[in-house]
Amino acid sequence: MQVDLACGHLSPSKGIYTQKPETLLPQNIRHSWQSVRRYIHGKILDKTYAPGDKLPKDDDIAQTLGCARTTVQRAMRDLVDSGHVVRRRKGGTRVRPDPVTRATFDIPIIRNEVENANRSYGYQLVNVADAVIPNQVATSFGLGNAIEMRRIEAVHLADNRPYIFEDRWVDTRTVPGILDVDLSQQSANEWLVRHHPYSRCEIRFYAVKATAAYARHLNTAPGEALLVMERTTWIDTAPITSVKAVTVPGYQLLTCI
Amino acid sequence: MQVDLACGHLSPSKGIYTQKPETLLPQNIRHSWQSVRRYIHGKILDKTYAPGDKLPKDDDIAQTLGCARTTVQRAMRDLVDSGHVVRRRKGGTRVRPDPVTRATFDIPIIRNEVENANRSYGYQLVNVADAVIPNQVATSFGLGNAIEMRRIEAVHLADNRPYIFEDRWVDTRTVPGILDVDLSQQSANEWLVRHHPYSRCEIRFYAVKATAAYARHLNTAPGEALLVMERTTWIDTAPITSVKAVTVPGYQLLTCI
DNA sequence: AAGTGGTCTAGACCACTGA
DNA sequence: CAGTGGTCTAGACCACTTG
Repeated sequence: MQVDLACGHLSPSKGIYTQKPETLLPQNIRHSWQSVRRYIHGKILDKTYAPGDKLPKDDDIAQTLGCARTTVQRAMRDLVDSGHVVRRRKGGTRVRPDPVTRATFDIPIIRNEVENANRSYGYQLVNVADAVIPNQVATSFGLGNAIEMRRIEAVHLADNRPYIFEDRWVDTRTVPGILDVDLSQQSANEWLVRHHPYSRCEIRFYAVKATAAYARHLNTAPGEALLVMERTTWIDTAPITSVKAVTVPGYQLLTCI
Repeated sequence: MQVDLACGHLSPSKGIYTQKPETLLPQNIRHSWQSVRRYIHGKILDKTYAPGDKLPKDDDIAQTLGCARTTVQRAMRDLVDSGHVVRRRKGGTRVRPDPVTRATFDIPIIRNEVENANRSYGYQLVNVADAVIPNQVATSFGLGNAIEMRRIEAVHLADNRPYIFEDRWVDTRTVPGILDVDLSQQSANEWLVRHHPYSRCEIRFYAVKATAAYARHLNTAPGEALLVMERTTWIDTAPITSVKAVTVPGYQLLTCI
């Protein structure tokens, strides 16, 4: 038998413990980790446990509810992933002092994104050059001094119209192989993904006004507001690449479900 | 004893199975789920399993590696969370046909964000009114017809300067209590969080050119490029609120680690 | 040093879902 | 209906980290 634990605000209308009391004895119930999660989440929402408060240890919760500690663990892991609680060995479980809304985004491969929208995909190399990285890129990599890297500019097209302009810097010290790749035939991204998977990736979103160059590459007007997705990757601590994906006006990024 | 499984591209320099062969017999090894994850991830990266391919079933992998199925499950769950594989009962595990980069963002409570940056937080109500929702908001809610909701406009301040302009619509059918709240004393967000937790939340990011109104509220120039974070929430299928957080120029959103 | 969370195992049963 | 993933249990041991 499986029953739903109290679920706080999330389903106030649902009856809790509608079965006869006896059947509710911990020993007789088989709790799902989701119900345990809802139970604890409910207590956080109704401020039984306020931000910063310590929750009982897993063992106690398990005993109280009459389930295995593993099940409480599973629920807790989910609450950690959602950003609701923080756990530390010996330190116990606490409600996150600064609650956040945690959102997950899938950043697709542009080719797939375009083709999934039933549009034809195109790729056009704009420029390749070796140059000293600008300060902004050095900052993204966390490098103190500006060194030379290979810069690759390209445009991704959807139905033959500009869709995303890509301004990429590749660290040729980490990725010397890029020097031998014919980037007019193969996008730098596809080559990198196949040959140099990263171990760390940092992403940032922001808005910029279209410069003259952006406007030209994206076939839009200077001054338009453009969403930029900047991605910087490393293998261990060695920089691989930092790329700004400058999107066409109106581009939106949605949470995945 | 615990050894690290092959890890593909991710750590090509690390020796694999450096111990004597005997000690590597599955039966004698205690694999961590992380090592199993790396092992499988490696096989995905090196195209042993290409996008769309089916992986062996958990039982087989467990037997091959000599660990419990639970451990393989744990690794697989992580690969699902990372967007690398897709799993279905009876259907098995497959490499995601359209690989994505999955990123997680923490969207903090603005007050906390400001105070954590050691700046003083302020909040100022701009306007409250009842009006028919514009098409864009109806679309966000997925509503066919435009109905009347309560609109709340406010500015969040950091060090007494505008930081985020908030344009919010609240469905008074779902949340009638909002009508009795003194919003000059309490931000709509804080009241809603406390009294009406959502069961579904959709977030989208995009860039807009500062309108005259935005420029006025944010104390910036019209035409500036602004990052907008739009959040729409429901309880079950009933709309709660849709809010545009229009940020000050230069605002960036970073992945959490 | 002790307390708490993290993980692993072995086994059982359940719940989807594809053939 | 049968195959595969999802979850639960009970127990053991490990690994942090705080007092």
